Amino acid sequence: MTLDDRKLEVLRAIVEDYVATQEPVGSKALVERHQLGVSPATVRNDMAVLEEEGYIKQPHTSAGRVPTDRGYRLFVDRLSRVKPLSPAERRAIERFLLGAVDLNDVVHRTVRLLAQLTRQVAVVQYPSLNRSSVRHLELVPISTTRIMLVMIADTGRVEQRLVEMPAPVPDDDVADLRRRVNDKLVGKPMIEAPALVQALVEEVAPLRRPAMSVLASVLLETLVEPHEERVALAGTANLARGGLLDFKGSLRPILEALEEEVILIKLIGEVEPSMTRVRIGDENEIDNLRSASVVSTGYGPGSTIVGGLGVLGPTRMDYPGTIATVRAVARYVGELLAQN
Amino acid sequence: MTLDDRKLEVLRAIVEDYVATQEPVGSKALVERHQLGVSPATVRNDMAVLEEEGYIKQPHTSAGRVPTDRGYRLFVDRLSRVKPLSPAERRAIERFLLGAVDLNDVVHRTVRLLAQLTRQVAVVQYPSLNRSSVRHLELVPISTTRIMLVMIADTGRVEQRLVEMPAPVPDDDVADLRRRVNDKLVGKPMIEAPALVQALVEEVAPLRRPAMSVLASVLLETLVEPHEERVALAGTANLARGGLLDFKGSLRPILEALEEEVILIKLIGEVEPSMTRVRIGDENEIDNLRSASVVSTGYGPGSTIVGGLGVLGPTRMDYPGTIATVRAVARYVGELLAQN
DNA sequence: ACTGGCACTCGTTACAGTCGAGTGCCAGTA
DNA sequence: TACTGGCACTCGACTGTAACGAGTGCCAGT
Repeated sequence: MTLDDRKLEVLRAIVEDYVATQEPVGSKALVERHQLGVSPATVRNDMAVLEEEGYIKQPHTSAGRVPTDRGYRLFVDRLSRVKPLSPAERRAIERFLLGAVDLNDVVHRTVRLLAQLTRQVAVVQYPSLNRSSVRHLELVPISTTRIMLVMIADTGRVEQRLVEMPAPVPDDDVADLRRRVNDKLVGKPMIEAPALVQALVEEVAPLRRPAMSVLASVLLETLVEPHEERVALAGTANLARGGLLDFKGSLRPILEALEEEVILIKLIGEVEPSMTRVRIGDENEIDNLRSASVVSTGYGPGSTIVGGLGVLGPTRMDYPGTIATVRAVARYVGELLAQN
Repeated sequence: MTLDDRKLEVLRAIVEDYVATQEPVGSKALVERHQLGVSPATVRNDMAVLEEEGYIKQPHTSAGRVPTDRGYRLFVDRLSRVKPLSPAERRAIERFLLGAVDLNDVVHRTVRLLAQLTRQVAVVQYPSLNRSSVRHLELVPISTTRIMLVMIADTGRVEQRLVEMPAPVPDDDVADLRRRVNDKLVGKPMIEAPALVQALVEEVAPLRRPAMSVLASVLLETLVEPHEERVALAGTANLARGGLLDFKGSLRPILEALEEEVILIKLIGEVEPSMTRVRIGDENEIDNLRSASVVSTGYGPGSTIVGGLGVLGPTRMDYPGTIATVRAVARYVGELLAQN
C-alpha cells in the first residue's frame, strides 16, 4: 500500500498539531487549522488508512489520533524540511561560545547552550582520544615511588593518572622517561599508541625496564581504554516540563539511564561523518529510553569528527527545529575547535 | 510551654511511622505500633498540643498527623540517636573506595556510593583549592603564542588553562617562566598565591614582564577564583522514587537547582570542622529546595577539611540513617586522602 | 472520489450517596 | 489531676449514575 500525497499531508498535519498542542488531534480540528481542501469525513478516511498502516493511533476509541513512532519516523524521513535557525538563535550560539577559555569550558558551555536552545536534555562528548593525537606528556614526581602522568591531546583535552612505581625512581630517570615518551609519542594519533608504547619498552635499557613497563601500562590505559570517553550533561530539568505526560509517567528510568556514562556514550558517541542520527522511541536500543527520542550528530574541526553531541527528549518533539539546532551547534563547535 | 516526655515520645513515634509509611499517622495506629502505655484518646490530646506548638499538622481535617519542618528539627536535635552502620554497609564503603586510581576516581566513586547507600541525591565537592597548596606547575607550549598551564594541587586535583601570550615566547623563555613559577609557588597554600604571584611579576626582568604578567593573571584565575570550585553529582534518579508524593508535585525546581554548580557549592561547601549540618525544608536558603532536606558534612585528611559532601532528599527522610551514612563516608574518604 | 449526515463509543465531568479513618470534646473514673 | 471510653462530627476516598461532547465509522447521495 502506497500513501498518496494527501495522506502524507494529513500525517504531517497530525504530527505538527500534536507536537504543538500535546493533545490527540481530530479530523475536524485538522481541516480547520490546515488548508487541506477537503472535508473532515475525507480526512477521517485517510486517518483510518494511516492507522491501519501503523503511522497513527488512537489513545482510546473516541479520541483523536496520535502519531506512532513509525509515524514520526516517516515524518522525519520524508515530510519535514530542516528549519533554518532564526538570526537570534545564531547570535545566541556565537555569543555563548565565544567566551570559552579552554576545552572544558567549551564543552560545558556547549552542553548548556544546547539544553537551553532545544529545551531538552543535552549531551556532549569530550573529544574522543581515539580520534586525536598526543600533544605533550608530562611526568611529575609526587613522591619517590609515585609519578603523576599528565597527557595533553591536540584537541586540548587533558588527562592525568597516578603511576605507582615498583621501586624509587630518581629525578634523572624521570627526566629520561619523560624525554623518551615524548620523543616517541608526541604528534602521533592515539590509535598508534599500543605499538609505539610496546617499542618504548623494548628500546629501554634492561635496568630501567621495570619502571618503563609500569609507565607503559598506565599510558595505554590513559590513551586507549574505551572507558576514558567522557561526556557532559545538562538540562535534565527539562524532562520535568511536559507535566509528566511525556515519557509514560515516570522519569525514573530516563534519569537512571542518564546517570550511566556508558549509556550516554553509546547514545551520542557512535557517529558517522556529516550524518545526523535520529532515534525515535522504540528504535532506541536502551530499554529505559524506549519512550524518548534522541537526535545526535558528530562534531570536529573541519570535516573530521572528534566526538558526538545531541539531545534527548520526548518522542513528541519538534524534530525539524531540534535537528537544525543540533547541527548548527555542532558546526559552531567544530569551527571553534579548528581555531585552536 | 514545655513538652513532657510522653509528648516527645509521641512526636518521635509519629516521625518514625510517617517516614516509614509515607502516610499520615493517626492516634489509634500509633498506640498499636508503639508501646506508649496509654490510650488513643490520651495520644490525641498530646497530638493536639503538638499541633498547637507547630510540630505536626493535619493535611486535612479527619486525617492523621504529619510532622512539620519544625517537628523534624526537634526530632533531629533531641529525639534521634545516630544509627550505627551495619557491617555490610561498612564493607560496601571500603570495597567501593579501595579501587580508586586517582582523585577524579575517588570523587566519582564517593558520590555514587553515597547515592546508592542513602538512596538519595548525593553531592561531593572536589577538594577546594582554597584549602590546598601547589604541588607542581607545568607550562606546555601549544603554539608560539599559546601555552597551556597545568596546575597540580597536593590533594591530587589537576587544573589546566590556556594562556594567550601577547607576543611569541621562545622555548627557553618558557623554561625560565616554568622554573620561576615553580620556585616561587610549589608547596605554598593557594591562599598565599596572590601575594606571591605579585612578587613574581615584580622580580622578572622588564623585557619579560608582559609575558609574565599575562601568565600571572591566568595563574590567579586558576588558583583563587571562587568559581573554580567543582562538584560531582549522582542519584538524581532517586528523586523520582517516592511516586511524586515527595517534593510537592513537581521535580522541576529541584532538578533546576541541581544543575547550578553555584547552588551545589553553597549547599555542601560551607562546612565547619567535624560538624554535620542538617537543613530541613524551609530552613534552606534556596527557594527551589524549600521542599527538600540537605545533610552535609566536611571531609579531609586527618582532622583538616578540604571539601564538603552530602545528600539531598525529601524532608520525610530517615535522618538518623542518612546522617550516619554521610558521616561514615566522609570519614573513609578522609582516610583515603590521608594515604596519598 | 468526495461529502453530509447519523448512530455510536467512550472518556470526562458533575453530583449524590456511602463508608470509614480520624478527630475533638465531655463525662466518668482511678 | 491525669487518663479513658464513648460519641457525635468532619471530610476525603470511593462508587454509581447521568449528561455531555469530541470524535469516529459507515453509508447513501452527489
